[in-house]
Amino acid sequence: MHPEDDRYRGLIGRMIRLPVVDRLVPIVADNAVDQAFGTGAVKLTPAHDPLDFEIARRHDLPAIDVMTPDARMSDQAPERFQGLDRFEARRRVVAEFEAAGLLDRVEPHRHAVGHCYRCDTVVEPRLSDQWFVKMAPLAKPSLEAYRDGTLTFVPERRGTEYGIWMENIRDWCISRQIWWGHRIPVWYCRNPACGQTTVSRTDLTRCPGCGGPAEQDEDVLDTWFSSQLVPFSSLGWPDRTPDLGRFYPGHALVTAPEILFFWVARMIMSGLEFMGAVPFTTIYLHGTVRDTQHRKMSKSLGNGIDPLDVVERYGADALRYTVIGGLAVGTDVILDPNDLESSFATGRNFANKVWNVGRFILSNVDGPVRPLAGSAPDVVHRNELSVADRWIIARCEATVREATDAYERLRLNEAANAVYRFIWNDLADWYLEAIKPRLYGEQAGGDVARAVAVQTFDVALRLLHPVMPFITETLWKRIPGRDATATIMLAPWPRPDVRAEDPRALEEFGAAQDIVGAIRSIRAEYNVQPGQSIRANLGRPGAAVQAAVRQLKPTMQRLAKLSELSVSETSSDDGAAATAVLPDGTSLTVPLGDLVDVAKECARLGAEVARLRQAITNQETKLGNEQFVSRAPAEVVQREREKLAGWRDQIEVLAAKRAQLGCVD
RNA sequence: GGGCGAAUAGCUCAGCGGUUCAGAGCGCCUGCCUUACACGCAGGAUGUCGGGGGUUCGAAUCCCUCUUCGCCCA
Repeated sequence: MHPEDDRYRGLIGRMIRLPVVDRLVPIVADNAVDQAFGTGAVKLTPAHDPLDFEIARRHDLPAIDVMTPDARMSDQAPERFQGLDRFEARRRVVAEFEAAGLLDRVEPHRHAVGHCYRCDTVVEPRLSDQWFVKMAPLAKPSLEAYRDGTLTFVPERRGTEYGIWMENIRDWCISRQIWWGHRIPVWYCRNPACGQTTVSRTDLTRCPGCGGPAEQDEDVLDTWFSSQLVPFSSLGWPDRTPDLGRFYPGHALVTAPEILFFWVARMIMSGLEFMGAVPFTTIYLHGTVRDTQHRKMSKSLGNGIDPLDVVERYGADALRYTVIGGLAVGTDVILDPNDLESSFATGRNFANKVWNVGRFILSNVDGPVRPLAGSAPDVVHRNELSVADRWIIARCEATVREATDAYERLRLNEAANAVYRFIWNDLADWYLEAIKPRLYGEQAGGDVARAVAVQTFDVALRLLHPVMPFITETLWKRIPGRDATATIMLAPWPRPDVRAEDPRALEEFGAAQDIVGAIRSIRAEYNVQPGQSIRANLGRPGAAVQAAVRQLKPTMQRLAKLSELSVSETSSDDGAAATAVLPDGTSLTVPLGDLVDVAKECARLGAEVARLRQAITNQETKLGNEQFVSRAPAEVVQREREKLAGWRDQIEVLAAKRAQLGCVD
């Protein structure tokens, strides 16, 4: 009974006679009883239920095993039941209750008794002798290794789980009632007068105590018991082999989070116990590939994706990029088994892109390119580099830092995405487009462009190689001048080089990108035919814009399809023109003659003005707040002030243009 | 029952100790077969960052709570 159940308070401590068995049973009070369930009174079968067993131990009750190993009634059951199958015995108990007038009613009830996962046979809980490993002494140093920072978990929260588990460590039952595995190395003397239990490294037939017959425990060891030894048993332990000395301890363990306790924690405990050192210091617990319902993929559910099928259709690199790029630390990857096409589109498209970038670059070089660094006589000098060259080199440098840092922190998705952005958005979209005239011999400096393109691509391939090994290796081998036996697998990892940093090139090329983008946007807005050239004027250009015009004018004209790109000191011209304003306040006007619909242009600029006005109002409120100005860091306040000034410049340009067009509203 | 976590564009998700973070891929819309790529190029639309409360000059981002969902263990 529950100790606070008023209905039964008076009965606690008394005895009750158990029908059918005719045995006297004590009535005890225990918090584990659920008062709300049924009558609130529950019979205990300590030998046949784990919870009952716990309660029985608290109240010092005997545990009576009424079954035999083959689930028949044992000699602990009343004689007329002995030898009966469990199901038949239950039927007879019910019948006897009924006959005696003791049966009130029968109700269906769902419970959680284990079933064999192969044959679905009900597995009866039954008391038996099992062996346990005392865990507290093993857990102590293992917990310490986490607390003192020896162990690092990725993601961090797994460390928290590890710590909690170690703190609440429970003894480990290592006996398994299955037919395969390592037998428990324990022998029992069959001589009743002796009965000695012997643990031995070598097999016994005789009891060392009395010389009587000895039999080994029927059970086998939990598989994790031997698995926990893998970090050193695989290297020859218990012998002190050269491999063991060389490779233990390791560095990082990469595995699935669901075996953090089963396996990882136990490898750490056994490593500290037997080797005196943790087997690894970093534990990377990766995500799981799941279906759109977040279910783990499995054969029985039929929701699996066969990786070989994906490899067949899109290639191994596409598969790898998709999974790695989508696996942020601590998250799972959701893929739709019914739509491989869109699930793997990202990786497939990128693999195709990398291949084509490589094809394009390689088809435009006919021999080894000039080195960008070193002491060779044909080394490219810094003053030979264009702004575009310096820009892509600086972007490449930034990508080396970003990707390397991400790899080191095991942020594999960030590393993969950084290289993706570099290859696609910087190299392919801008740099290769910018240098085409030089590659085609229409402009000077083709050899330098080739040198820069090949060498930044080479770096990108090496950064990408861990994620997409096949395409990167194939392309890398084809770079002219490569030794026949060279492999990217042995190529040095790209190292950051501060000399490649170039904030000015980033700013100036960035200005050119802004200009081209603004013009393309206007072209699309006014449905200017792709083949038609137009003019554009930059008014009151900022310093970076001026530099861009000076050095990148032909590039901008080509990428934006401009017949002319002029600069004027005023912010707008008189003709009917579409207008945009660059982030630095430079005005951009595109005279489109009849194409310009004044009403449409007014609306377009009006929307932009409204957006800026809202931003300016918010910013003025923020900067008008004395708390903000006085409490926020000075540089933050300064930055916010500059932002406001920039927006005011922009809105001024647009407002002036609207006035000139005679916009009303 | 115990523990951990997630809710951000139509979908799948980034945003890793607060002030250019409202982003990416896929999908969608418009125009392009521009001799590396149509698995492409250019442009574009879409979110009161699950609800409520709190801390703060300021929160998708920190705290509390509710709802829903998931994972591991028992």
